[in-house]
Amino acid sequence: MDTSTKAAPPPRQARTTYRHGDLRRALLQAGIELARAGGPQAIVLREATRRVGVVPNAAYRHFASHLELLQAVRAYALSQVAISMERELAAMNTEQPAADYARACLRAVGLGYLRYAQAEPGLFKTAFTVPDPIDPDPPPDPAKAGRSGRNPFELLGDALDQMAQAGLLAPDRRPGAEYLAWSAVHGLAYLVLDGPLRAAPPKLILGLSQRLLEMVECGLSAPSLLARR
Amino acid sequence: MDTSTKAAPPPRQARTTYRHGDLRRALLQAGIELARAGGPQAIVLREATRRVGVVPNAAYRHFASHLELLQAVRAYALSQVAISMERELAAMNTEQPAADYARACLRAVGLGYLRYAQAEPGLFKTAFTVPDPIDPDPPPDPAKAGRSGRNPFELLGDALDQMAQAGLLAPDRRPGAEYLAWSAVHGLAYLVLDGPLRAAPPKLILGLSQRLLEMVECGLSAPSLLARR
DNA sequence: TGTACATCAGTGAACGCGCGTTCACTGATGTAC
DNA sequence: TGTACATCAGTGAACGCGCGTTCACTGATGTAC
Repeated sequence: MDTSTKAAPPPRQARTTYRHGDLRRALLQAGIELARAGGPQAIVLREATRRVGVVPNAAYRHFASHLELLQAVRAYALSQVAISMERELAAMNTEQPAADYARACLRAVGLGYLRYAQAEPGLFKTAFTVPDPIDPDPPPDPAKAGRSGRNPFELLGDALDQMAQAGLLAPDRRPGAEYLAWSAVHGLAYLVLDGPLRAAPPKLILGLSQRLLEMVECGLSAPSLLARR
Repeated sequence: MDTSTKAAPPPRQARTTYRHGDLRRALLQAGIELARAGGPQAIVLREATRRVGVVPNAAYRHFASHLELLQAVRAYALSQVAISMERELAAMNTEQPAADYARACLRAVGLGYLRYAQAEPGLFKTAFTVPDPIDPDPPPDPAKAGRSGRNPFELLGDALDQMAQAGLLAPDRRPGAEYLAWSAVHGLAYLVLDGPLRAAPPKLILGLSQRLLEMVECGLSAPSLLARR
């Protein structure tokens, strides 16, 4: 058909048009697939161009550097975490006393986080792994928001606000409580993804998730119940 | 002086003897320094040999592969975590009621973990980062023990056993409780080392550590206090 | 409606880098006689 | 006490790898006249 067709030694995808048309989106999608399969380390610029069927340097029309591609994938992954949280929130029973509702919100948020970690380990790691501890401090976190327009951190904050309003969290304990709750769920995600629970059966993991969320809920609410001082 | 002296273009350390004498230990030490400064990624076999003043392949007399060196450094880092925990345990007041003592043990163990994470972030990450999620499953964890002969996980288990004996932890809640407590402290270590608390002042971090340990303690002890069901 | 032209998305080739690892070697050390 | 020899720790040179990134280019597209 086309006399200008050259046999491409690298397995580059065939393309009929000279221009790609939507290369940025395609590269981002390829980056997402790479991250999904292998975490942030697997986001390799050359591999993304290979999958899209384009020469490596073509990527530089759309991303200034490898880091910029990585951050774009990361923003996507973060938004997916938020969406997973929202999914749990949406499935909640809204017909219950305020206190129960607030506690259920906190658990839903945590469960959404943990479920996403299990469902998409590669993307989860990409969302929460900073590539170089030194370099990307200047562009810290766009922290993309999900469907509701809130990012994971904000969704957690909302749940804690409700806990405080329902009287389940002393007002002076509210500031910083995000980090306590976040620590717990993130730590369990680590144990499951890269730690000693890597090979644990999903049943066990779900049970531990429930107990962990219970611990957080009680531990935040009853700070001085047992501390007889 | 020595006519056989060649100008070495790489900045290899001078050495008077032909044999090194203690190369394995020296390479391990160099690997530890690399990890200390830059985490597991920084453990580069060639760089370790460079620092020791030896040709790259000389390392293969003492380590079968790069991975083996990494695992040796990892074992060292794990033992240091255990030692940090033991240091907190040793500093405890032993003259107190059993229940208070048990709770203090749990906090000491957690604090030792968090203190080490802050004091030696590179080694801490090396201890708890598995290089490749697939490959090193067969040789899981030698999990080196510290001064007392117990590794971090065992020290945590001991503390939880004391909690159970003191009646602060229902016996049916004891199994798996390690993972709940570990999740919390590991998550906070992540937030501090690689997460949004990277730039937080040490004062704030210490405060959050205290509150987190309190949350764990209460959350483990009072599982059903607030769950009115 | 047709033509000239500027734009800029994608091409082709190449770079320097440092890594882990392999091979055949050499020569200091320590042991057996 | 002196000598021959085996061992094996460290040498020297090289490998293939794939990466991110740069350069000067080319040719399809869409716009201005």
